Amino acid sequence: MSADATPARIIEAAGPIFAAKGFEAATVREICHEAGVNLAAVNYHFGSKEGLYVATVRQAHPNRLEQRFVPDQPAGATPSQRLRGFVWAMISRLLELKAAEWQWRLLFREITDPTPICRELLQEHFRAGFGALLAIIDDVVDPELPLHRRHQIALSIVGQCVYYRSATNIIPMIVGEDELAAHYKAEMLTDHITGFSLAALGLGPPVGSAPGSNHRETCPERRSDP
Amino acid sequence: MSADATPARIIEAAGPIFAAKGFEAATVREICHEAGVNLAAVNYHFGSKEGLYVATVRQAHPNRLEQRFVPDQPAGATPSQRLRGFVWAMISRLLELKAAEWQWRLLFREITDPTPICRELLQEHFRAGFGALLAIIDDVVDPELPLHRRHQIALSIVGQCVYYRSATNIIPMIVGEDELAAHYKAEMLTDHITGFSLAALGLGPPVGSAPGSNHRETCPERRSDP
DNA sequence: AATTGTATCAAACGATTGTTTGCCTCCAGG
DNA sequence: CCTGGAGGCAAACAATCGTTTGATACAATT
Repeated sequence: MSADATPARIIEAAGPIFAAKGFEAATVREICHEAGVNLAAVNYHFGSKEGLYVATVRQAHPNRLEQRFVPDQPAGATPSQRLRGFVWAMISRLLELKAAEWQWRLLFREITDPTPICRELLQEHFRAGFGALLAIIDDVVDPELPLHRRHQIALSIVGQCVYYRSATNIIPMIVGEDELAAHYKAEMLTDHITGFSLAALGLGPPVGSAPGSNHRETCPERRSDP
Repeated sequence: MSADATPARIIEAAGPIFAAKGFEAATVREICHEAGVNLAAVNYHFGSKEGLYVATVRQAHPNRLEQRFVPDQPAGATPSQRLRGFVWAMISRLLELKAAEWQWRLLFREITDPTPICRELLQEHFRAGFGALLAIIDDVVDPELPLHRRHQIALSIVGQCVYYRSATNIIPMIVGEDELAAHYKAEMLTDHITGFSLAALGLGPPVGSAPGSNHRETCPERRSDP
């Protein structure tokens, strides 16, 4: 039986548990019970609990997460459409995190509460996703805009998306459960964030006007930074 | 000796430890050793470790955190100036979180990894800060804009600010240490986020054009230091 | 003076943790 | 048939955790 070999079964059981509880709170006993293996199997095959964690994260990384941030786009898509595609891929994945595969949750936990082991893995992954967003931005901003300004624009867009996940616990306290259920689905948030960001970039109408009313085009110039 | 009474000394010692390690990882032994009191003092005065945690959060809340989000503004401040003041208060406090008082770090930890106990405390606190931002937004958007749209605008602004804290670990991996040190100080980020948000609201020039090409100072808004 | 209640202390308790220990079975190579 | 190593097993180990205990000191009250 090499298909359900013990080390693979342990990793399969450890993934969701590590993802749900974190490294410290997860117990070897629960993992082994879930995997249906003996308690001593973890230390036999992986040396220690830490060794199991490294093996689990290492397997979670490349298999499923490589280009999830970069959805397939039609060839002739406009920058606005590509930006919306990026935001939607990010938002939908973040909001469905609870139901998502454990690989994603484990990676997300590594972001907010990092284990020193996995720096290179994360660096490679997030640089790829961030680069895809930068490529979109580069097409719509002044080519002479400094790199750090373009980075900040990208971070503003990513920040809006991520906030709906990292603040899952306080957003209902602020807007209420009813409004949350009615107006905070993935597609609506994508509309808002895309519209907000396109307006900031001068590619769309400003937010803040009620639907149906006409808005004047003001302030076409830029401001000089200090 | 009511000045250095044992319960007060325990809370003083427990605050930084809870803030640094969280409820689970913090140990009663370390707290008591730091406070210079006996191990049994926690359960004697607070009933349990949980009781101590509640008392600690309860004391952290009202004393120092009530209106930190709402800096004092001059009476005739424009909405742009008030928005910049709000962003600056939030950004500067988030970025200096490591050096900040333990009360702030403890509250921030409750946001990302909440303990079910403190819901009401947090709700009251964040509703106050969020209300201050909403009051600014209400002055510049169409009065008929639905409430949830105004909420989303406020969340977009808050999200940009918070992201620089919650992604502390991956931002240097993306932009590099040099750029981080050069262009991501509190004031520069305040400039960027304020400019980005004002542009999205139609109150300022769009971001994305290089500085120094052609200046046209027709927009009246200008920043003000807090 | 005797009593009561509060506060502190060292010590131990019970539970849970990651890890280690012998002993068992199995099976391919001699 | 014998043998030796790999893998699996129940059990125990050592450390740490929050909590409890019983004794003691001290102040206020009766």
